[in-house]
Amino acid sequence: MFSKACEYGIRAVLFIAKQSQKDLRPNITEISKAIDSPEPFTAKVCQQLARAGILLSKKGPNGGFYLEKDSTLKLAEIVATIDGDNIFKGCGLGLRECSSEHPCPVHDQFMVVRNGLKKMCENTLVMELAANLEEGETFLKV
Amino acid sequence: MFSKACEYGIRAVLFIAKQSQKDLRPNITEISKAIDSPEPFTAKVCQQLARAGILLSKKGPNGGFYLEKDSTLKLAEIVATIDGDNIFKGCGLGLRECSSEHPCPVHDQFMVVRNGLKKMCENTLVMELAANLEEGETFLKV
DNA sequence: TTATTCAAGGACAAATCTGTCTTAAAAAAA
DNA sequence: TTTTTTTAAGACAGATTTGTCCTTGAATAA
Ligand code: FES
Ligand code: FES
Repeated sequence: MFSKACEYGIRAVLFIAKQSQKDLRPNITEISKAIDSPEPFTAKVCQQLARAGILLSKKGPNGGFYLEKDSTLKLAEIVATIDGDNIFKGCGLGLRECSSEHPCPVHDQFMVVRNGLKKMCENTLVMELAANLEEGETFLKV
Repeated sequence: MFSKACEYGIRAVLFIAKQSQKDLRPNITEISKAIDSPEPFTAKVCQQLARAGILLSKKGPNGGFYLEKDSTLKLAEIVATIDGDNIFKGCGLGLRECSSEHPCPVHDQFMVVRNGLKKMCENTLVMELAANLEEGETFLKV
């Protein structure tokens, strides 16, 4: 479904969001421990998200990655930045483009599923997911 | 969503199904022309499906790939053979396994989408999709 | 000012996915 | 039997994804 980079990216952002709510600014070592991911690869992904303006970063002692406490970041922005929007727009059978004028055999059924995924990513706030994480109701590793 | 191999695989099977309804047995050249895919790569995929018993094949002059006319093959079998069933069972954020006892932050929402995809693949008959194809209502290339 | 701590960036390596080529083997037709 | 047509199979090559390593430069603290 999502690429590894995207999976790590979402998990990293959720952890960073949780820490940001406590005014903490985790560094890459802390992040990759918390989400159980390869550290240098995770660093790449976080850098990419920071370049895209999705994460904020601060260098130097006590630096790290963080989010504004009142961020309205949604899952969809993370996914689109890392994996592009083919997953939200592309044809399920790989035709050059998905359109009801030139539909593939599964177009009607696939649109329903794909739009469900899209809506889910567009409606889900990172800060809300991070709150459940804080309650210990959900997990980022194992 | 699906791998390239799986996209080609589904399109190939749908074309083969359509031809089988007309008692034809297309060979690899005809198949890859009909679905606009790289011929040797498509051959690999069709061989894999034939080994798995999903497609039938016949060597020699006038040979090719085919399906029984009354086949009840469903999309899910093609997908599981080529891409495995992680897409139907795996965690959206890449945790080792998806379970409501140890859910990731998007578990509840993701389950809905993933089950939608699963149901779609399990309920869709290849022969029915091939019939629409025959009517010229849907397309396998461009 | 200097040393330390950190993100940023780029070069590299391994693994997987995608795609190609060649040869073998089966089956039918000549 | 011989030739032709076809799938089957495996070795190979390129591209992409995943993962590692090392250097640079920014920011802070001492
Ligand atoms: S054309 Fe294939 S999903 Fe729309
Ligand atoms: S645990 Fe992640 S989707 Fe179920």
